[in-house]
Amino acid sequence: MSIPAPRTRIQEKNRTTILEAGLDVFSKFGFRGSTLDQIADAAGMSKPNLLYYFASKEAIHTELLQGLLETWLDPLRDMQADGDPVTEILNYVRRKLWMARDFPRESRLFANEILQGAPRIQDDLQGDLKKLVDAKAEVIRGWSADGKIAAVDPHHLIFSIWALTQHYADFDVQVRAVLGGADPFPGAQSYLEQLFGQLLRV
Amino acid sequence: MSIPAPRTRIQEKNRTTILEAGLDVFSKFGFRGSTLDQIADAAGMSKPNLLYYFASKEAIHTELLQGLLETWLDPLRDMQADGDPVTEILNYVRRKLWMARDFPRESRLFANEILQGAPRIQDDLQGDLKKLVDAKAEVIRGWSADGKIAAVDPHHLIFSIWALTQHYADFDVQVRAVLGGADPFPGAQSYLEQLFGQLLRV
DNA sequence: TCTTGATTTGACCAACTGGTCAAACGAACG
DNA sequence: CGTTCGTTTGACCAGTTGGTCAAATCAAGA
Repeated sequence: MSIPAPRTRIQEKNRTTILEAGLDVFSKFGFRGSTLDQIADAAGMSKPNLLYYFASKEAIHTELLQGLLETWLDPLRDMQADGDPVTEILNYVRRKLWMARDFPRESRLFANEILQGAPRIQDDLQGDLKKLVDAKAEVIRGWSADGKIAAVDPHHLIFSIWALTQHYADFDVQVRAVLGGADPFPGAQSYLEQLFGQLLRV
Repeated sequence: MSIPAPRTRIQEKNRTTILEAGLDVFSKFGFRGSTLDQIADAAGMSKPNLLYYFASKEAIHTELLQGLLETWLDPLRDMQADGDPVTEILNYVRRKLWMARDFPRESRLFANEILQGAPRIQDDLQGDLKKLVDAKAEVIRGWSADGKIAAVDPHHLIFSIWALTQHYADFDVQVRAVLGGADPFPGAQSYLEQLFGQLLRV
């Protein structure tokens, strides 16, 4: 509706290149810490050329965040009420952990935005996100009521899954510093399966 | 050793005022997102006056981080090998959660620094922090070996405590958006006690 | 009161940053 | 070959920002 899809193939390609470069830079330095020159450099083109494809620095950032919000919640959306409860929840944990491992820049971009008070996505949080979480919390509450998992606060369960998985992306340098550089993800996965397995069992 | 304590009482007071203002601004906007003018405003003094007490913007930031690092880990230091294991760990969780509730700015300042790759405190992470965590991990491993708590990966246990407690400070806007503005901390505390209680019981 | 040293600030500067613009370039098509 | 239209960029600009400096103010002791 608002964005008439870019026409030519070269436009498509350059917009993608810019968004990729923007993700790289924004996730590393935050919005205010990033400069158009940095992004232009990373994208291998001149600053005015950036602004030929995007109206402003903010436009790049906004498009990244919106695109991210859309896909970031897919694993939660896929949690099915009619699946096996423990399996559904543990699968959600696993998929979120893999996203932290495979898309740490996206996680950090998001973390940066929330840390600064979510100035650009607060509406999405209070709207779509809240609706989705409330719906899934109801599903979890149902599982508890049916005695299929332990009685837990569904909202805090979801928060804890977010916190524990994103931590490995957002605090990567700290985790690796403490572990002496070792890959934290294998250990994280079995720890999280143990943690949530114990929590949920009736 | 390195810092000859400020002499006069007025210096003491002004440095404190500036650090307080710096914490306020840095925790909200990050290092690059904050300006000396903002900090001077918040401190109620002129910009050159700031720089009479601190050599640079970076000096304020560094002093905040160093002071923070010192006290931030006190709850972990206080975990005693000869206490009751579950009590010791649950007390650590509680104290960390209270810190997230009572000192969210400090938590966000730290999160900002780590997110950007910890450019100013990487040495501390790989040095003192790693040493402390390794020592406490050994204590926890001992508890597990003695059958006093379940067998868990001690490092990931500590990471999970950090992640779950700091999440309520760092992602405050998101948590409150999803909860519709309600205070998350009471619910968080009982959820976390349940979570770690289940995990640790033998 | 006068002197001295600490404190405070208005004015200023150089570097940086987001963004503009006119001109140049390139490819497809007649 | 020449026109046209999409693409690219060097040069530039105004606002911001970290930091400087000399001058002004203040407080306390002689």
